[in-house]
Amino acid sequence: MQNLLHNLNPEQHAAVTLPAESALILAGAGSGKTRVLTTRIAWLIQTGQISPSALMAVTFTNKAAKEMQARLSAMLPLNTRSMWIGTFHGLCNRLLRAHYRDASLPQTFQILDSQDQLSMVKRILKANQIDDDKYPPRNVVYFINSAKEQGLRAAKVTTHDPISRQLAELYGIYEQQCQRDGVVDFAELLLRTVELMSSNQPLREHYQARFKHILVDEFQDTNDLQYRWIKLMAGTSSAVLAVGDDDQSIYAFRGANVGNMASFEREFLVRHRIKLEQNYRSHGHILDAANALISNNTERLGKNLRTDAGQGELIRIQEAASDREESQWLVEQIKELTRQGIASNQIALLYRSNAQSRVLEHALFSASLPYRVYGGLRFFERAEIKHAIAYLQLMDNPHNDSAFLRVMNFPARGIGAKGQETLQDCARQQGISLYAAVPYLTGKVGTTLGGFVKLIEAARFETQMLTLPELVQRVLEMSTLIQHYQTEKEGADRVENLEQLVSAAALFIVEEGFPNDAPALLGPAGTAQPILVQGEGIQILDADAALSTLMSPLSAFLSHASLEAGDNQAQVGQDALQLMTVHSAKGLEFDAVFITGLEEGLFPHENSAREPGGLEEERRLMYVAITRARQRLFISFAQTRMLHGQIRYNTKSRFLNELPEENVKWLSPQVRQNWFAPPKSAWDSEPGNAGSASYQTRKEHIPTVIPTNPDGWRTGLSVRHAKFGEGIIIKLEGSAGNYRAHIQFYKLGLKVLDLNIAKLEKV
DNA sequence: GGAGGAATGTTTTTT
DNA sequence: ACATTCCTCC
Repeated sequence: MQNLLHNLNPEQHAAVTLPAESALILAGAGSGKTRVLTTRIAWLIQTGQISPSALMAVTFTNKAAKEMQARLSAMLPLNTRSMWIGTFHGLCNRLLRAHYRDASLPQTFQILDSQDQLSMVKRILKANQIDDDKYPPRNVVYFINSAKEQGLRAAKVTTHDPISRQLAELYGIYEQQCQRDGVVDFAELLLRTVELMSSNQPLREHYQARFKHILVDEFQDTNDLQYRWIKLMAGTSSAVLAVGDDDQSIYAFRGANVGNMASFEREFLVRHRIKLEQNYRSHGHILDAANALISNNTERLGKNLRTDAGQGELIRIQEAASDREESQWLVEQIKELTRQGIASNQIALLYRSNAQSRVLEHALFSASLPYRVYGGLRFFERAEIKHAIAYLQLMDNPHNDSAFLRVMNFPARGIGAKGQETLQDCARQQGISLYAAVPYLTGKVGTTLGGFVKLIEAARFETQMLTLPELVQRVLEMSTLIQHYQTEKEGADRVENLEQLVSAAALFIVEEGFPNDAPALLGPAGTAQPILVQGEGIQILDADAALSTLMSPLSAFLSHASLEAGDNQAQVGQDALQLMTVHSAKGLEFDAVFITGLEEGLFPHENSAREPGGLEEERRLMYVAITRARQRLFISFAQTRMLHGQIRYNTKSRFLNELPEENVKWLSPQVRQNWFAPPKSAWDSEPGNAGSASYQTRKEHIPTVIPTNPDGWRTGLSVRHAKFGEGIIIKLEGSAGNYRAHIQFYKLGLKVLDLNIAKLEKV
C-alpha cells in the first residue's frame, strides 16, 4: 500500500487519503489530476475500505474513462470492465439497459447522434409544414436540448409567446416520435435516467446504498442535468469526490455550469477543499504568465500554479504583417526547433477557430513539414459507416425511422421522393413506424418497399447464428453497400472503411468480453440478470456494469457506435506537427506550443462579447492554451488576416497586454498599432527588423486588392467619428448607398454603424 | 439519380 | 474563401 502513495506531494497525498466524505479537488493544469483520481480509487480498494463494485467514476470523454481504467489496471489486478467507470452517457446507457422496462423503453432502444437528431427535427418540421426559415432546425434542436438539460418535458416548458409555444409543440411531437421509434438522443439518456431515479424509490435507494464513493472528473464542465444525476446517485450517504478546475472551464457555450462547483460545496456540505497547485509540466516563465493572465478574471475560486522546474525560456511574441507572414514565421521557428532536436509531434500549433488552420496548412505543406490536423469527421460519422450502421439498426429495431429513411433507398432501389412521401404520410396517419406502414402501400411503391422490408427480414433470419463480425460482413454484402462503393469511382476509401467496420466489430467483441462465439442477435449473454423492480415483490439483483451482461452483442455494438464515434484525434505516435483548436488541446501537453492569431475579434473572439461572461471564458481559453506548453511557448498575431473572403484589420489581443513583461520577449519590434496604415505592414516602413530580412522581399504577402465602392468606403479605411473617435473599417455590409460598416474604434472597440446615419470623416 | 450551379453560413464540441 | 447543402435540370 505504501508504494501507492509513494511519490505523491503533500496535497496529492491528502487528496488520495481523504476520509469517506464529499470533497472538492481544485486541480490545476498539469498538477497530476488523473494520477490523484486513479490512486484514490486504488487506495480505497487496496485498504479494504470498499469493493470495486461500490464505486462509480464519471468522466466526459471515452478517452478519459479508458485512461482511468488503464492506469487502474496497472496499479491493481482488477477487471475494470465490470466496474462503473465511464462517461455520463455511457453509464446512463447501462442503467437504462438494465432497467429498460422501468424507464419505459424497448429493450433494444437505440441512440440518436447529433446528426440523426437534426435530421429527425427537419423531418418533423416538414411533416408539419413549419416554415424552417422561421424555425431553423438547429434552433429547434437547441431548444429541445436546453429544455432537457433543465429537466423539462415538452408539457412542462413555460411558453410566453407564439414562437416558444410553437417550439414547445415541436418538442412534444419530437418526444412522441422518439418514443415510437424506440430511440433516445444524448440529452435523453441523461434525462431518462434522472427521471427513472427520481420516480423509482427502491431503485434509487438501491444505487445510493451501493455506490459508497462517486468520483467525478472535470467537474467544472458538468451541466445542470448531469449535476442533478450525480445528486440522485449519491443521495446523502455517498462520498462524492469532485475534481475540476474552474480556470479551465471553457464549455459554457454547450451548457456547462461552473457554478456547479460552488453548489456542490454548499449542497454536499464539503469540508475539504484541496488545491493541487504544484505543476509538473511547465517552466516558470510560462506558469507566471498563465497565473498573471488568469488573475484578471474576477469569478474564481482562486489558485496559483507553481513549479520546481526553473524559469526556463521567455515566451516569444511575434507580430506579423499578415496571416501568411505569420505562417512563414512559424515555419522558420519550427525548422529551428526541429534542428534543436525537438520531435515534430511535440510541437503544437494552436488556434482559436478552425478556419485559421488553412493558412497554416498551406505554409507547412509548401515547406514539406508533415502535420496532422485534429478534428473533423470521425469513423462512425462517415456516411458509408452511417449507412451500414442503419442496416444493423433496422435488424435490431426495425421501427427506427431515422435508420429506415437513411437506407430505404440506398443503394438506390427505385424508391423516389414521391414514394417516400406516400409512406411517411401513411405512417403518420396510422401513427406507426415506416416499417410497419409498408404493408399498407399498394402498387409499384408498395412492391419495391416490400422488397426492402423482405431484405431486412431475410438478413435477420439468415444471421441468427452468426457472430457479430460475421453478421456485419453478411449485412454489408446483402445490403449491396460494398458492391455499390466498389463500382463508384471514388469509392475505394469507403470500401476500405466498411471493411474496417468488420474489424471494429471483431475488436469490440474482445474488448467488451463477449464470448467470441456468441450469436450477435442473442443476448444478454452473461449470467448476471439485470436489476428488476417489480411492483410488490421487489427483486434487485446486482449486475456488474459490463455491456455483455446487459445487451446482445449487436445492441452493444450499436450503442458503442453512437456513444463512441471513434478517433477524432490524429495518431499521436506519428511524427508530425500537431494542429488543433485550443479547445481540443485541453488535457494535452507539448514541449513547444505556438498560439496563433492573438488578435482582438479572433482571440478573444468577437462573438464572445455578446455573451455574459464571454470575455472571461475567452481568457480561460487563453489560460488553457498557455498551460499546454512544457518548455517553449510562442505567441503570434497578424495585422491583416483573410477571413470569410475578406481582409480583416485586427489589433493585437488584449491578452498580450496581460502577460507580464518580465516573462516575455518580443521578437518583432513593438510598434504602436498602425491605424492609418494601409494594408502595408510595419515591416515595410521599418527596414532591417530583426529576423525579417528574408521576408522583406516576399511581396506576395502584401494584400493589394482592396474592396471599394462608389461612395469611397472600403475596408481598411481609417475614419473619425465625432463621439467614438478614430477607428478603422474592418467590414462592410449591405449594398452601395446602403452600407453598414463594422468599425474597430481605437478607444471603444467594435461598433456597427449605418453609413447613411453615422457622420464619418475619412482620415 | 447524378452533375453542376446557386444559396448559405461560417467560435469553440462531446456524448 | 470555402465547404456544405439545397435545387434544378437532363
